[in-house]
Formats: sequence, structure tokens, C-alpha cells
Amino acid sequence: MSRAVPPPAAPPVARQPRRGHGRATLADVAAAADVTAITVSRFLREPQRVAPATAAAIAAALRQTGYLPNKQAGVLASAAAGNARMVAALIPSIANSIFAETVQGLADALQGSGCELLLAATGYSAEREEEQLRAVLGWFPSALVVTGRRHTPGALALLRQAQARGTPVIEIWDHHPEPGAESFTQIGFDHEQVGRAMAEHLIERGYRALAYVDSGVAEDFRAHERGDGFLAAAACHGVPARRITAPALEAIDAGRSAFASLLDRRGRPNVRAAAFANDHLASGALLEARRQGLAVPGRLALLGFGDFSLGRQLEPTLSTVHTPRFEIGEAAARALLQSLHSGSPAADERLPWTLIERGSS
Amino acid sequence: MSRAVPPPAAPPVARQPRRGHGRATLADVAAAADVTAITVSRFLREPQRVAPATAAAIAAALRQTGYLPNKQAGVLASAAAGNARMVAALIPSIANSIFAETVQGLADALQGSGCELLLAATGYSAEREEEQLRAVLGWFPSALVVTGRRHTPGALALLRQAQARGTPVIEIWDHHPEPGAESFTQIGFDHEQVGRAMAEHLIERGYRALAYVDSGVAEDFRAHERGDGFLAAAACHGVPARRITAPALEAIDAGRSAFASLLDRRGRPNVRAAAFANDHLASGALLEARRQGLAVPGRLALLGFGDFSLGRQLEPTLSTVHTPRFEIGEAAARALLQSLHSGSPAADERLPWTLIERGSS
DNA sequence: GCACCTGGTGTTACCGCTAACATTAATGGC
DNA sequence: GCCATTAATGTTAGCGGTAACACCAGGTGC
Repeated sequence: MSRAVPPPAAPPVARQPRRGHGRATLADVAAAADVTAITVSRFLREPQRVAPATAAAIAAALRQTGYLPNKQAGVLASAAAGNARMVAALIPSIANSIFAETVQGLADALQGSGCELLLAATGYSAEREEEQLRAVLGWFPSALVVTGRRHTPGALALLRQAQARGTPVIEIWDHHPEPGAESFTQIGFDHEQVGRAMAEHLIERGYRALAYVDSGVAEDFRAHERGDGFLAAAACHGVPARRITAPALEAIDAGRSAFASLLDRRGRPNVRAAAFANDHLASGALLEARRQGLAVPGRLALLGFGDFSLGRQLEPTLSTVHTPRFEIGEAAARALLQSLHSGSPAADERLPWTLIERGSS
Repeated sequence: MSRAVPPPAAPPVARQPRRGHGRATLADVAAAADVTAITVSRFLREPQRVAPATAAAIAAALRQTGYLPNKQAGVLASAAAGNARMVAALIPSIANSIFAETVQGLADALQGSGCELLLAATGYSAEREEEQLRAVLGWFPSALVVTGRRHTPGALALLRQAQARGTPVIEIWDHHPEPGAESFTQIGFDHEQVGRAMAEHLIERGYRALAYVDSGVAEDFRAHERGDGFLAAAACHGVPARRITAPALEAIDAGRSAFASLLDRRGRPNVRAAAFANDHLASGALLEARRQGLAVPGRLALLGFGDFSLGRQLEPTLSTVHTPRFEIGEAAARALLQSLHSGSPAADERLPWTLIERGSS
């Protein structure tokens, strides 16, 4: 190159430094302890690898600065998946006590593992599930918990991709392994089977004309599957059975008005027994039956699902299916922690439910 | 320096590059669109600032690569607080339907704002709250939602510090501004006042010997405060009143056994009316009273708190206090979004509750 | 024709942390 | 006493984005 006058040579213009957020960083702690950042980092992750004297100095510096690690930076720096220490859970509805308990189970079992819980409600909509999934994936969660096995194609692709990258994906509340089709870890139970058991219970008790009252929430696939099982079992036993759908009201009221569909025009039951998508519906029907002076189970037997506390307090008490709602959350947490640990997908888990015969059937 | 043989001169050892996680990055998209990363970044944040032709190319590249932004990196890079787009909520119990609905309100109102919800359960323990707070702060949440106004000194310091840095801090379920003391945004209602109203309601109805049945959960400060208000109002009206504490069982059963404390040795009520920390307790007592053939409200009037669906189905229906549980979550979300937007703390919000007179009082 | 702007894009440096490798001093074996 | 090992710590270069600034072409005003 010729000896031309060098270009203005970027005068050291002291760029405006980007100001941080005012919280102590590793560098601050390091300065206070008179070591370098990496040593503090080591102390935090593998304390036995720093000399005792250094450790003491660092501990003091940590206390003095009130240091809190920046997990964003930590995750970013250790690119390997699975160390985000954050679990994302997608749940149809948090307000629904069923899922609330599952989330509690998750949170409890995650407590102490150092994992935070990122929660999103999908409102029973597969599209919203996909949206939420996209949103939470931005945080590179170390594991994904989704409800049920029905997803949009887009969501499915994202889940598969996440799984391929080593992120455990757990489907809860469902257990319906499809032979051949590769799928995710499922933790739950078979809803069709529950539906069949519900029908069989009623048939065993001698009831011969049956109805299944489905949830008014169109995308509650699991309730629908129980209905499928119910109708299939009835057909199998040659017992007439039909499916009706409850209105989409607040559930107890929905049950009250669904009850009307169980009566003929003269106000007499047109079936001998009815099973419901959930205890709220069943309770509404039970209360309405009593109000109208209809004998339960004498004229009409009722069977709920979910074992909500309300059912135990009614008169007669509501027969129902107890579900392991808390346990599903716990098991999911255990499964994903184990999967994070072992690096391979966790095994499916079929959790037990029980049909509780109480007064209404 | 002498002309000694230069040291091996760091042969370009091609360090093992740290492998990422396999997801497309901005750089990948940029390469596909034949621009640089910053242009893609701009397109994502301020689409109008890139030329239409470039925009089209980038949009295609985004689709082709299936790019999902890495929020960790995004947050880290834009150091200013408040753009983590993640809200951390600390709740005593998720399984408790009261808080579940609040969380649902939060989640619903946050939906669409681009904020994710980081949820942690404290189990009604202030110590666990502090722990959880430390944990979630690692993610630099853009806002903090905590339950109630009682915190450990450590938690308080962290909250203040966060607030000082511009992170909105919202206390929900409580509204008790302490004059003088600087505090956080409170969204809720005054529990002492509710307690007073409960007592006054019973006094107005002519009941003269009262009891407040407190929650068995020792750290349910809010229930305790309602008790304080209850006793204060009773004292103020010269009406005898005492506080008893329910056992820490599952709530309906706790109410059933708390009912025993309302009877003298001959099985007669030793008060004329009782108010309860929540509807579960009250329902248990109501059911037990009916079982024992005690007239409600003839011999013993009962008043719950929370307006759970169960109470509406009992016979007699349970008088109670309706709380804005869903609205608290919504209002908190609105407040924090507004605060993020405006940069200044949101105003307190006192939400209305109503005493619902039904059959049991 | 020139200074000036302005819209579109690129360069550089950094956010806070950690993986990989480098360095140094102390230790051990023979 | 020398080399190999180990323990303790440091250096460098990122992770994947974005703020700040630089640059450049093509208008604009006069």
C-alpha cells in the first residue's frame, strides 16, 4: 500500500456505553473479590473447584454486592439446550380446577429443581396453543408440557423440532399411544377407556337407556373421547345410548339446562341413566332433578367425571370418576427432570383413575 | 526485544466452535435473504424502516428458515429493563380456585401484549416467597406481581430494588395503603373492612353472639385481617365475638370440624352467628349443621367468604362475600402494562366486593 | 456545484455469562 | 533436579441479538 495519508483513523469517540440495568454483575463481584469473572462463575457452579481462601472472598463479595445471576446471559452463554432451567406448560384453562391442580403438582415437583415455570393458557383452542407455543419457545425452555395429544400441524412441527433438539416434550392428561406413530411422552390416562367404564358401570347397575352429556366446550377433545368410549361400550352391549351436548354456560347452570334434554315432553326422563363430561354438569343436573322432585337414582341415575368436592356434598352424593389431576402434574415434572438428566425421552405413564360409586347411580 | 525465535505464535488451532442448539438464527435468515442480521432485526421490530423489496426477501427467508427469535439474546442485548416481556407472578397456591382465577385473569389480559407469564407458588410462606422471588428475578422480569403486602425483609428489599430500577411491582389481593410508608401498587381490597362489613351484616340481622372462624393456614394474613376487622366491628357495637381457628384439613372437612367449636357441651350453638375465612369452611359447617338437624339460620347463622360455586348450591344457600378474583388479575395486568408503557408506577386500585345475602344468614 | 438531508443498510461493540483453551505455580515421582 | 501432573486461575472468543454510529446513494435547495 502507498503511504497515503491514512483515513481519519476512527478517532476514539468514546461511544455512549450502553447502560446496564443497575444490578451487580459477575464483573462487579469479581472486582470486589479481587479475582476475575470466570472464577466467580466457577464458584457459583462448582464451588469445590476454587481455593478455600478465594471462595471466602467471593462469598463475601457476593453478599456485599447482592449479586443475582442473570439467567438470560447464562442460558445464552451455555448454548446446549436444557440448561435454561425453565419449563413451559400450556394448559387449556388455569381457572378450571382440574388443571389448576395439575399446575400445582407441576410447580410443587419442580420446586427445588431450580426450574421456573412458564405458564400459558390456550383456552382450549389449538390455534392459540400454537401461538403460545411459538411465544414460549422464544425462551428456549428446557422442557415443554402440553395438554393432550391434539395439536395443529404447525404446533406439531414445532414440538417435534423441539424434541429433536433434545427438549423433552410431555403430553399430559392423555394416554393413547398410537402404534407406529412416533409421539411424545404421554402422562395421563385413556379417556375412551374411562368412557367405556362409565357406560359399563351404568349397564351393570341395570340401566338400559343411556345418555352421555358432552361438554359445551367444543375443543375439549378428551371429554369427547370419553363420549366415544361410552357410546361404543353401550353399542357393544346392545344398549341404546345417545350423546347430547351441554350448552356452553358456566358449568353448573349448563348441567341444569342440559337436564332438560333428558326429559320428554311430559317431563319424564327419556333415558334411565346419564353420564356427564364433568362433575359440574352432573351436579347441575342432579340439583335440577331434585328441584323437580325426580328421584335420583330411582328414576334417573347420574354419573359425573372429575370428583370435584361439590359432588361429595350433594344429596344424593354424586357418583363420579376420580382422576389423578395433581399426580399428573407431579409425574410430568418427574418425567421431564429425569429426561433432562438422562438425555432421552421419558417413558409414557398411565396413571390410575377410579370410578367412585356414590349415591347418584 | 531481541530477535529471539518468536514463541510458537499461537497456531490457528481452530478452536472447537461452541455448537448452538440447531435453531435458525438471525444470521441464518440474513444469509438467506442476502442482507445482514441487523436488517432482519429491524424488519422484525420496525418493518416500515426497511425497503419493500428487502422486506419481501426477508419475509420469505423467515418463512423458509422457520426462524423463532431467541428472547434470551434479545433481552440481554437491549439492556434497558422492561423489555424482557415476561411477567413474574408469585401466588400462594395455584390449586386454590381463588388464585387460579386471578392467574387466569392475568394470563388473559396479558395475552396479546407479548408478555409471557412466569408463575411460582409460595405455599403461603413468606420465606418461600423470598426464595421464589430470587429465582424469578434471575430472568429480569419486566414486572412483578406478588400476593399481599406482607413480605420478608429480604423480599421487601428485592422488591424495592426492582421497583427502583423501574420494574413495576404490583401487590394483589390487598389494598391497605400505609400513609407515609412508600409502597407498591396495590390492587385489591381492604380485608379489615370486609371483616367489619361481615360483622355488621350479622349484627344488623339481630345476631348478638358472634364468632369468626379463621383459616387453618397460619400465614393467610388476609383471612386473619378480616378476622381483625370482624372483631373490631363487633367490639365497636358492643357485641361479644370471638375468634376460633379451623384445623388445617382439606377445607370442607375443616369446616365440618370447626363447627364443633361452635357448640357447647350439650350440642347447642354457643354463638348466634359465625363468619368464616372462606366458603369451603362455611360450607362444611353448613353441611354439618344440617346433618345434625340444626336450623340455619334459625339457630345459627352462617356467612362465608369468596362466593365459591358450591355455596350457591347448598340448602340453604350460603351468604357470602363476592370477591373480584378474576378482575384482580385483569387489573394487575392492565396496571403493569400501563406502568411499563408510561414508566411510572401504576396507581393503586381498590376493587369492589359485595356481601351477598343468601339463605344462611 | 455544493452543502445538506434522508432513507436504507452495514459495522462495531457490547449485553452478562460461560466453554475452551492457556498459563502459572505447586506437587510428586524417580 | 527434571519432567509430568495437578490445582487454581486467567484469557479469549463466543452465545444471538440490538444500540449506536457510520456510510452511501440519491434527492433537495439555492
